[in-house]
Amino acid sequence: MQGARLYQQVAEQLAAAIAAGDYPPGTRLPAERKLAERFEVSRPTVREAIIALEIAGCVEVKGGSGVYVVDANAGTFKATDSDIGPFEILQARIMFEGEAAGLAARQMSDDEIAELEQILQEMIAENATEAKAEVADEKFHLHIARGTHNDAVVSVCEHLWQLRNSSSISARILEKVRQAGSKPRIEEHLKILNAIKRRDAEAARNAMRDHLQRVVQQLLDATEAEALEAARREVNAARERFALP
Amino acid sequence: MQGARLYQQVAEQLAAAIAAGDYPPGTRLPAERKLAERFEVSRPTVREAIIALEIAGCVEVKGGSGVYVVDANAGTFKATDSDIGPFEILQARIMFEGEAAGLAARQMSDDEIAELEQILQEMIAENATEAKAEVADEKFHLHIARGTHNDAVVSVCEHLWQLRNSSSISARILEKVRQAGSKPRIEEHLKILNAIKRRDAEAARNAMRDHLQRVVQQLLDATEAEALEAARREVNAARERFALP
DNA sequence: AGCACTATATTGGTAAGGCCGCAATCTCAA
DNA sequence: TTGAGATTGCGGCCTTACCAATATAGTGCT
Repeated sequence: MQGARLYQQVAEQLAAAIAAGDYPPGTRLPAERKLAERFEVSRPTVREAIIALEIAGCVEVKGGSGVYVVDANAGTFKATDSDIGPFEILQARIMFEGEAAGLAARQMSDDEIAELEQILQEMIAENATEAKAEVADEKFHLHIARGTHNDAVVSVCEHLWQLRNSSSISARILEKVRQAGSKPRIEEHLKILNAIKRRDAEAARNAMRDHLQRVVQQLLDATEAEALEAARREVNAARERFALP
Repeated sequence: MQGARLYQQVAEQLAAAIAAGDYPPGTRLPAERKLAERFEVSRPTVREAIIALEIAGCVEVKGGSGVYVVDANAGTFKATDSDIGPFEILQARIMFEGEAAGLAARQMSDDEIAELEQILQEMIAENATEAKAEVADEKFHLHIARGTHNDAVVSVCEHLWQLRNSSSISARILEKVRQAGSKPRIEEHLKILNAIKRRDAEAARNAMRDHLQRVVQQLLDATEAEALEAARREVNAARERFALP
């Protein structure tokens, strides 16, 4: 908290006050000037803090009227937005995308299923080229999410992929996996597609969970290999350093 | 774009310029005075725009040095984020929070379970007062999410509640429900708590799904009460579509 | 009672200036 | 020649003060 920017401190205190119930959702919180006086900062600083809370989805400002509380619990700043590990993200994906696949199996139209098949073809083509791309993989999974015909499900899945793509830890480990020459498993995706084609919700759910579970396993193997490699380098460095002349 | 706050317009243009490659990652972008001159706005406005980009994870400010580009693609504002209907959000919550409850039943510590019980007490107290508050309800559900000890799950659940609270459609319908005098069901939450206490993952999952399914039912009843004929058809369609498998 | 108008409160935006940290450069001595 | 320390300019940070736009409430007139 010390050394942080002033508007962040104000935003944090304000969010704490909101979460504590001082300003329940729907109510209007004090005017900028009052807040400035209360926190002993200038008005622009209060404005900045309010903008931060607005972006966090905690409050909503209505011009000329006031700033209103929207979500009492949305103020928790994830200042270091995402440093969520890949295993946590994958566990969440197993939980959620599994259910989404089950729902999509019942809701997708024939056209959408055809598009999904097309994306799978793209993935095969992508695998043929030695590129490291996996954009088709993301397209495949998000297309299934859209196949639920539920915007909230789509939003959540997009959120999960954003977590994955913006996580520095994930980026490092995923890079290792790519270097290991691993590619998206076509057969596993095909199983999912076929289950959806049969409109078999339970099979689609299980196929998705099984697929992601295997990705977890793949990541475990890769990290283990990485740990071994790091240990080997360390030993070699020590051996060189402490070698007898 | 028109009518939006000024700092948002500036942030959007700036993000577009960054995404276009004018300022590659790692480089320092012009001083805020220069930017103020270039966008023909005042310096505080530029500061606000930079704060917005900073929260979005697009840039990083280093005190006394300058503001540096971090992620070229993080500037996409989700300004049009929400207008997702409450039924869609609830369906997603059934799918995801059910799984989360099951995982939490296995992962929560005894202390966390005690805190959850405390929150339930808050909910009872809240119900006693004639207030329309339901902040304890949100606290209860998010505490279960945290009980999974998985930050990705927490992030997703927070995202869902944010969708709910920021959706104008939801706000309208939820207000109707509140006017109908309905309060969070204590018994249903108690069932969830007891299942978690017993470490019974399957029971916790089912209790959560059952609870949310009843909320759907409650919403259906509330909307049906004042629905026009056209709305009635839509509700019936929704009831069929959102039925439990 | 209903309606139009005004008064006030509140946010939106601007201008100018002092302060402090950082970093490059410049100077001076070894 | 080279290294270390002082200087200076740049840039962000925060403040005070001011004016504009707007929504809400109150008020008076019809």
